[in-house]
Amino acid sequence: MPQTLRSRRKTVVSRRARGLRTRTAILRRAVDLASAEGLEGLTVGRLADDLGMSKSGLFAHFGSKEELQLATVETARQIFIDQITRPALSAPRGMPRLWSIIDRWLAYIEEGIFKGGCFFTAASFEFDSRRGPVRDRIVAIMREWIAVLVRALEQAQKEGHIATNIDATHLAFEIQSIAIGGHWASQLLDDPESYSRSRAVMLDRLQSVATSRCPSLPSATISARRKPLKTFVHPASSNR
Amino acid sequence: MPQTLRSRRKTVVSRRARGLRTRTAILRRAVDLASAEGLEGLTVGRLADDLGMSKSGLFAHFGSKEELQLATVETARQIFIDQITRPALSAPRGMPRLWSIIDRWLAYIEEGIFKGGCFFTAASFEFDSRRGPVRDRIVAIMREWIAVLVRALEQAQKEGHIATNIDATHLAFEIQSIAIGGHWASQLLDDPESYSRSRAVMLDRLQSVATSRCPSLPSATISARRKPLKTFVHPASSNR
DNA sequence: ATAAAACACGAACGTTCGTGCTATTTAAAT
DNA sequence: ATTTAAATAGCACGAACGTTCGTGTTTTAT
Repeated sequence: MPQTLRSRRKTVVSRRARGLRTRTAILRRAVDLASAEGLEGLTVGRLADDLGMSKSGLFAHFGSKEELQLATVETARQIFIDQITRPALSAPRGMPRLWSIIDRWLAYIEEGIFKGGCFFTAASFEFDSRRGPVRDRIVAIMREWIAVLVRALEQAQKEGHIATNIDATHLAFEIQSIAIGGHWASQLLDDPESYSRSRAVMLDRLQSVATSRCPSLPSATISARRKPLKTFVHPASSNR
Repeated sequence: MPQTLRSRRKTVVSRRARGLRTRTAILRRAVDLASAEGLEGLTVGRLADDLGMSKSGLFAHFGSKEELQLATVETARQIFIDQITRPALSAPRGMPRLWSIIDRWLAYIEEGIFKGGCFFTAASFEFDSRRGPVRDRIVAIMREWIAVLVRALEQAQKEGHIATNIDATHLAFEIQSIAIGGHWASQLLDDPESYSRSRAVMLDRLQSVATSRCPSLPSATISARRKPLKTFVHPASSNR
């Protein structure tokens, strides 16, 4: 097999510090670019120019475009977990945690952690009619995400916050749909009310299934305007 | 005799028949291909091969790729109108017509008129972060579509089928979101229950806002696989 | 200090893309 | 049957893509 670069990279056990640093920088920028222009629109040359390095130099870090895409997806997943899933675990089980997940998620899209809206929504539709490892990975991550929603809903039912006659899978599907719809209205129609409407619709929906024992949810009107997540700042993105 | 039917036809069909016929054939195939592989993934060479003609021969019909894309979008819109919007007008105003629109739309995706699911859902996400005439046209068509939903909802409120305290825009947004979510679950996750769940969720949602004067909606469980519109019972006598 | 390993670069390759130019076929009008 | 314009094909182009390769430069280990 003439794939010298790829095989060499794979067998490498420990990466040196510098390479890892640039690799991280590349991927951070790659996620940002890919969320706006897609994983395919993200070209090696464009990304290299953007980072002020050569195509081949950048390319050597991954060995193939597919590997670059896979690494980008993995990076996006990690950011998603760091920003949303894990911090939400600090909220008490049941409706509070569920709302924490949803709220952080909406904030994450709203405040534009990535330029092009939700990375995985964009990636989902870009790869929904393709084949190969990249699609497979995206599918797995999305299944994982839906499972997170379903689990949070079922916990809320166990805690007695949500009526038990509600189908958790259906409701998770609704929540996911409304979020995607928010992305759609915001990115395509340039609707500024898009996300506050998503928030309002979700709140309304959750309130309609909440029991009397459920801790109170925030009011839909107040929560339209929120503070940004301070944590993640990408350096070279002031153009639009 | 000034303008007989025959002479008028002669002037109207001054463009030769053959060219128009191949153009139509090209566009029909283009819509199909684009729904699966995107408007950008649809390449001139691929399309030409698919139709057994030369790249340049096909290309001459449009003059540029952008014109081909615009014509493809227009063709898809016409199909959408012919299959969904116009036939739904034969249903009586209010909830019956609203459900007719939704039902035909679900059937249209479900039965696979286009290989890649809903053409406009795919196109929306493909062009949501681009610029130019193609994006503009897609945006306009989607606004048009949302307006159709809102109008149907407002008519249903005027007819007394839907409670008047419901925000029609919010509900239209919900409906659109659930449809997109159905596309997402079906195309990405290969979920076979996707569309029947979309149908069930929409029915559930509509039933929750329906008044007592609303004609009965079909049952959600039965309607997984169904004949269009037959299950809809509207009491012609009980109204007014 | 020096060899080895890791990292980055520039040039080039083979493809594929949209597109323009010119010749040839085709079918309607005379 | 001949003319004529539309319809299609053939061919070539420049740009952009992913990718490879040889070589130079930095960093680490000995």
